[in-house]
Amino acid sequence: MGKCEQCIVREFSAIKALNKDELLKIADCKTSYTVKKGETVFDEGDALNGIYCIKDGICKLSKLSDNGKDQIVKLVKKGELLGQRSLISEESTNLSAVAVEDMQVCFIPKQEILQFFNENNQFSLNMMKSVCGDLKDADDNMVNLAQKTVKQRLAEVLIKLETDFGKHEDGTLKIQLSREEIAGMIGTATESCIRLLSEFNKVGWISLQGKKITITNKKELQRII
Amino acid sequence: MGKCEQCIVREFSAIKALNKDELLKIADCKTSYTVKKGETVFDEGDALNGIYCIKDGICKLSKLSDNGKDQIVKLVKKGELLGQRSLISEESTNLSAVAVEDMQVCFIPKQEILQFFNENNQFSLNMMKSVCGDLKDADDNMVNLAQKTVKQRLAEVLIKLETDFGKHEDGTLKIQLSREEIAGMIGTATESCIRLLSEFNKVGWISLQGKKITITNKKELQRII
DNA sequence: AGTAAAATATGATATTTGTCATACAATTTG
DNA sequence: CAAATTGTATGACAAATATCATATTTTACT
Repeated sequence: MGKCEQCIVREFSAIKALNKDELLKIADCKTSYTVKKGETVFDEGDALNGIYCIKDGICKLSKLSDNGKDQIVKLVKKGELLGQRSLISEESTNLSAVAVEDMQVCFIPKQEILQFFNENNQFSLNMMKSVCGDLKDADDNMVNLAQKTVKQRLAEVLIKLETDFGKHEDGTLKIQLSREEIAGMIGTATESCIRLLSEFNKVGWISLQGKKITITNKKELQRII
Repeated sequence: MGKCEQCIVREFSAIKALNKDELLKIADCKTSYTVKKGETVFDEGDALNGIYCIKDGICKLSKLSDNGKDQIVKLVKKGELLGQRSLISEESTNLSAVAVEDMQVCFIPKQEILQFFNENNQFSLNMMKSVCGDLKDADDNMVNLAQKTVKQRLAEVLIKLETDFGKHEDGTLKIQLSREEIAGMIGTATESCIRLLSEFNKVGWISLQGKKITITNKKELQRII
């Protein structure tokens, strides 16, 4: 079993507030495993018995709408936690978590986390900050979805993907999403998303090679936002 | 100066976790005042030095979009707190708060709240739960904005206004919003909102008397959601 | 009360976006 | 490797929604 003390992502979440003893406690009760791309960590409506710490990989938090489309609420990456909201609210999850890339996750049982809430104020405060950050993002997203055009939202998402997940040496975005997933992020039909990507490609703002996307004119993308 | 111990809304927020002594401390440092309908509690970008407890009235949390329209993110009512996110994140506010009805609010300075975070775990936990509730609502809202039609969103908002704020004996909704504000909640143009309200009125799902709205066929409204 | 200003209402029209159909490319599977 | 499935692309069209124009009504103000 891996030692949490030496885990690289230890510093990236509320967990950074835990001391050596507390980390040892987690190491002792956690279960680590792998989630392959496309596999589900948890489903909308599942009752979770703990939270997940993402050691590696990326997953999407999404919600199935009545019209059968999956709206992506957030992309969660290495170092972040999954399932806090559900644990804190003592409710089933309202979102499902599906791997967008192969992931390594550690599951930490509920009772441990709750104990830290009681014993470690900084941990609680960190967790609060993280949820508050999510809330701010969600509010911003709401305004974008309500007030901006699909084109603007696509431009914004492309830039966000570059800043959040980086690009390879050849300039292509590191994160690879299907057209359907991109559509799910900006809240539009897959065809509309494809059409706009083609358009951006034609006017030279991005370049497309299969799933690989390169932003070639960030300024123009930013201008239309 | 009013005693927090005897305040009716004491039980409605994270504050319910505070004991007598803690309530006395708040009572001692808080400032109470009135905010008239249409007046601003705080503006987007303001740095807050504490949080507001709403003793009476309702306010809207909104964000101004680039296109000049105000998107309403949440309606906050009696008993709830304002400004927690900003305080916890140690950031300026990302939303402005404007009274939709005359309000009575109490301002509680930052340092008091931070002290409670350190000394009263239940208070922290309650606050976390409240923020998590907001996050869940925001996520749900995002999906609605992204995947539902304006008509569906209007029907949903009308029902939500009835359940959240109640109706008078004559059946009219207690909360009165302008058409522009309703449009701001569902994320559409004011004219579109007015048009759909007229339509709902014509088919007998609601009835309109000026600003007063009565839901006359809840079932049909629920059916189209 | 009378006037100005703001909010509500409605029509005409333009724009955006979704849907359906179909083609082609890429990937998976046996 | 071939067949089948899935993802991407594009056109044609329909539907939803925004915008602009203009009444009409309500509210605010001196």
